[in-house]
Amino acid sequence: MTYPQQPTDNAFGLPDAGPVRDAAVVPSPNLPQIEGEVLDFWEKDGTFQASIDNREGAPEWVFYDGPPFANGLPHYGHLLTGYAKDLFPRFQTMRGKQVHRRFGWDTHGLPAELEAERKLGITDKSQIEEMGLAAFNAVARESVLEYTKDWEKYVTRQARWVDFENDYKTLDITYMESVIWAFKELHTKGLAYEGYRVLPYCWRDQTPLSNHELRMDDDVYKMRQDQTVTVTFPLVGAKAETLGLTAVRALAWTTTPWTLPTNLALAVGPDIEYAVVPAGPHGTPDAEVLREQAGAPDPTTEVLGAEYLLAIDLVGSYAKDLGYDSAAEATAAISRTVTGRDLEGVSYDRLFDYYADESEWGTQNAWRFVLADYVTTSDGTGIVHQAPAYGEEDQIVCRAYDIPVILSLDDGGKFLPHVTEVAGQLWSDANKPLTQLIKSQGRLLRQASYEHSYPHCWRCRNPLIYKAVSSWFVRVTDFRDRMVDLNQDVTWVPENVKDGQFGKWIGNARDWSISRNRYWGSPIPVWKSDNPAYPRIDVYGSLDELEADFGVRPTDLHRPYIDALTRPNPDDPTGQSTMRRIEDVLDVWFDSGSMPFAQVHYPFENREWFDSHNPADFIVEYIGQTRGWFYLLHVLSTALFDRPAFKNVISHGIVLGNDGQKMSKSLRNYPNVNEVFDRDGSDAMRWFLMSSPVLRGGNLIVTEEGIREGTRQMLLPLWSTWYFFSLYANATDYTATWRTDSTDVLDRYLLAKTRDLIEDVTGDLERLDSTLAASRLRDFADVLTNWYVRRSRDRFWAGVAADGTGADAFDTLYTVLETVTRVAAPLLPLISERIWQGLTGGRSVHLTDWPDAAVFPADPGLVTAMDQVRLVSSTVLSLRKKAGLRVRLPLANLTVVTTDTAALAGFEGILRDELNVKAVTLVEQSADSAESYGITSKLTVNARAAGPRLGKQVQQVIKAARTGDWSETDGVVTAGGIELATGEYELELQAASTAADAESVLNSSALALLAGGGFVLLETTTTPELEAEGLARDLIRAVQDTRKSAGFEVSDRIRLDLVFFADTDADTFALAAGVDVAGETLATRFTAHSAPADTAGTPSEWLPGLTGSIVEHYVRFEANHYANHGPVIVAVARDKGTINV
RNA sequence: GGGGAUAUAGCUCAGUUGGUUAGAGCGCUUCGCUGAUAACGAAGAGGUCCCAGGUUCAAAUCCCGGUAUCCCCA
Repeated sequence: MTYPQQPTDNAFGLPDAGPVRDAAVVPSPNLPQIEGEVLDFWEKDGTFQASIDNREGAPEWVFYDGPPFANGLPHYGHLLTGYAKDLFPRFQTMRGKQVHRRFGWDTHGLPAELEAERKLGITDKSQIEEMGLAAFNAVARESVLEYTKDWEKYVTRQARWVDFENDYKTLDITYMESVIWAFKELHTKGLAYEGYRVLPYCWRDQTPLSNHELRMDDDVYKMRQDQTVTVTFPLVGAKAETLGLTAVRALAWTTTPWTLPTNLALAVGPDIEYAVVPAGPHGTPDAEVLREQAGAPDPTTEVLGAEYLLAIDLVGSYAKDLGYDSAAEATAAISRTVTGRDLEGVSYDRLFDYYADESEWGTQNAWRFVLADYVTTSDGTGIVHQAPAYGEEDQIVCRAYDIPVILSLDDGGKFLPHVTEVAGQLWSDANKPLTQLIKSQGRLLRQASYEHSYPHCWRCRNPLIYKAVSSWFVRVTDFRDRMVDLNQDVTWVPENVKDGQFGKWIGNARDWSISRNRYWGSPIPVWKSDNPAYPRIDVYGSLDELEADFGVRPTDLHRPYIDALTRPNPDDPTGQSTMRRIEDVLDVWFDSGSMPFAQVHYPFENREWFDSHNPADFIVEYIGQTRGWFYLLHVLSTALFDRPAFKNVISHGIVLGNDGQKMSKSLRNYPNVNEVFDRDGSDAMRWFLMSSPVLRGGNLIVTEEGIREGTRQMLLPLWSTWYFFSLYANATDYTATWRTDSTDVLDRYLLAKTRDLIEDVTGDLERLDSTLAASRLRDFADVLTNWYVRRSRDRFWAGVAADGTGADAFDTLYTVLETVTRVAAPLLPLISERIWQGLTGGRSVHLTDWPDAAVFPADPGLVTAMDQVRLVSSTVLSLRKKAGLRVRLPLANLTVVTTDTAALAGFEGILRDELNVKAVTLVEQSADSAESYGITSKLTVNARAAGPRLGKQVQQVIKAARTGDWSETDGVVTAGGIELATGEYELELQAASTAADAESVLNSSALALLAGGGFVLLETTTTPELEAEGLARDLIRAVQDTRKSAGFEVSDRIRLDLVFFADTDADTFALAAGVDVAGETLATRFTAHSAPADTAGTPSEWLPGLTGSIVEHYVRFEANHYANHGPVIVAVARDKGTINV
């Protein structure tokens, strides 16, 4: 036995490969079991490490691992990314690059804290503070590493090569030191600042909530009824004067009257049109109050004098309040309009004077109109009241106009003393008195109630407010344009993400709020004086700096240890104040974005390494990371190093359950990962995921059927070919040679196809397109098994003679299989490893170089011709079907009429054999050859060419062409009365449309057109001799089936007896003397009998008597099972004497 | 509430600068072939190209409006 080959040398110091590689190749492999054996081999052999050591000194291909968060088990999304993280590095390694792969663990953040809370059975931040941060963080630390072993198991099982030993964790002190270095660097560059951020806030629990917490429960959002007010703001100042809008009252609507004391601006949409409307005949509520106050000397003037400003679209809905009977009247009364853009900067009369002192409050830019794109006219007045402390949009818009954030509430949601009228009142209780106050000042136009969905605290069920909290920011807006520039140097897969999802996102980037009021994370390294009278801020970027100032070198940068570092404020001569760290920790994305340098403790160590390993050549994550990891990598890399963090990136789509919905544990709408591994194997799953469009950004529905599909269309055909090769190579005891110079047409065809495959797949994988690479492999496997192997069976059956005759087929198939397993190695690392090892006896396919296409012959002519042969074959098979002529029935002649018969000249033999015809005639197609066979022409209008010239008439021409209303005279085609120019039409052949037509012309032949031009004629008349041969072939089939059902080996020699029950069958069979039934079926003795007159009893009783020897197995084929008219019995027995010689 | 994406056969998806008869794989039905195969080949059935409007000689494709689903941010 020559295959599978055993390891040929022990130069690698290989451990004993064990019995696994000794075993014969089996026809039906247990793929998961083989995978397990290969994984064991890799582990013992140290193949992964060898694949890296092998490339020492070679150019590197830098890969960054996006760190997963490991306090849960991996799911399909992780597996998908993991396969991509393995596939391309494997490919590049074979291409000659060195690819290091460090595993990373993301360990900080809210999920870890929530898990710790769950473990501790607590739900509240106050409980954490009670138990102490040290204890709490210890639980969090434990929870994030709880599943690392499971992760390693899964990652190993999926055949992902990655270095777990030399991993990195974001909780390592080295990692965290790099992180605080990055923060300090940003601060030094003026890119980190302290500001406000508006967050959902629970005034009872006195804590901001994360967005995540707003989705904690379904009943977080509840319907709630609130008072809404529409307030007037009279315009004042020079700009109002210029626009002629002095004293016009702008209307603003709000659902939160309690925020009106902190109104600091009014926002209008730049492109919204605003109308000035005078008060109507019925008067207005605000004017009423003013009139009463003034003692109403002349009511008419007051009423008619007032004018109001609001979006023109909303005038109608305020008609009543403005003193009109109807919307139409109010609209008709519009005196003039102005666009939002013109209003920018116009001042107005503020409602309250609490913050009038500019020097104290910084309100010199307040109480003006500002522009905001988010303003709509779908409700309200189109003029939006701005309280920057209590609305996120408000805060962002006002910051752009340098309007300060001013808080009017304390941490408990109660009004501060300076808001005198409602001081000490809870925000919600202040709505009423404030509304009364506004009304009494003549500034209230409308009051209404409003029902809306409103968020509530998931813990205490009280309504939340949005409130500005102090936060640190990265000034992303400062270097946003640079980020856009640098993104141009990045290659995105799929392409459109670059300027689409990602490009737009960074183009509109806002400043990044990086502080979190939490516990388990990297600390913000900012120390502040605790006495505002002696302000001082220190920022630290290293352990050395901390040690220098605080006298101790921290061994853990986590809270609470880092918070324990305090020192007297050097700027305080009294010595009373203390420098204390601000309590916040960094957004966990700051950790993730720091990964390129923090994983190597840059800049404290590995400075040179980092400079040569950044940006990365390749990263991959799911598309959502355009706002996550991809984004923060890009932000930090741009800000810190002014270069992108990665050169090539795949942003793949998401995986969905079998119902098209998100994968859900409770719905069980996706296959169990371990079951798939155990039943189908990792390569099948890898193939399914990597061949799907998901890496091009599409979504993917994961189904068991889909995974098995890959097994069927790629893994099994590949294995079967390997089995086929080993079977026959062993049978003829031949060890194949790697060579590409066979002259046999099928060999050359396959070799040329292999060359194309290598070229194509190389390009695909270089472009990170595994979808296309997989489809090329799939197509190749089809050619390999369903054409090459099938057509070459006889050559393999013949074996290799002592003089080397017959070696071409074996050498070629060996060479191609060896090459294809290398091409498939990144996509099917386990199974291709086993096949390659069995073929070569080598150590590992993953230690080989990527195949070189140039070694294989290029022969486009041959490939085209063979593809034409395959086309002729399938066309003729369909003709046979139509004519009811089974393939085993030989036919006399096939005529192929094409324009290039020379190209097909070498393939008559293949066509004769494949199509079971006695002769193949090649006829060069001429001008009238079609006509002579009754083939007509069909006119097809090329609308693209004719359309522009003919315009409307082209439709008429198309119609005429379809109905046959056209003619050709002297080469000029006229359709529907219109002459067509060359190129505006095509004439194609068309078979006679009815069977009657066909018969009258063709008599005894069937005709079919070939897709690319030309046609074939199959002679359909049979002769008794042909019928006889057909029957003989049927009987060979019957014998083979009998052998199979008897359980004989392929090579067993047999004694064969046929028993005919019908004389006609016996007579017909006798006519087919030329068919070697015995030879085809390996029968050493063969006799045909007529059934005895007495066939009572079972055949097993009378058969031995008839055949004169033991019958091991027989099968009775009923009449018409094949072309037999009466029953036929096939009786077989192994001829042991012969086989043992 | 905002931003983005998707919608084509029972399922998963292609569909080029618009070109008139919209394809593939899987699944289904029928027939054929097969001593490597858990396969393969041929044929057939299967379509409101999400809906509605517009541009055009011509729309699955371009434009506008809706609907549904998904993603991200609130």
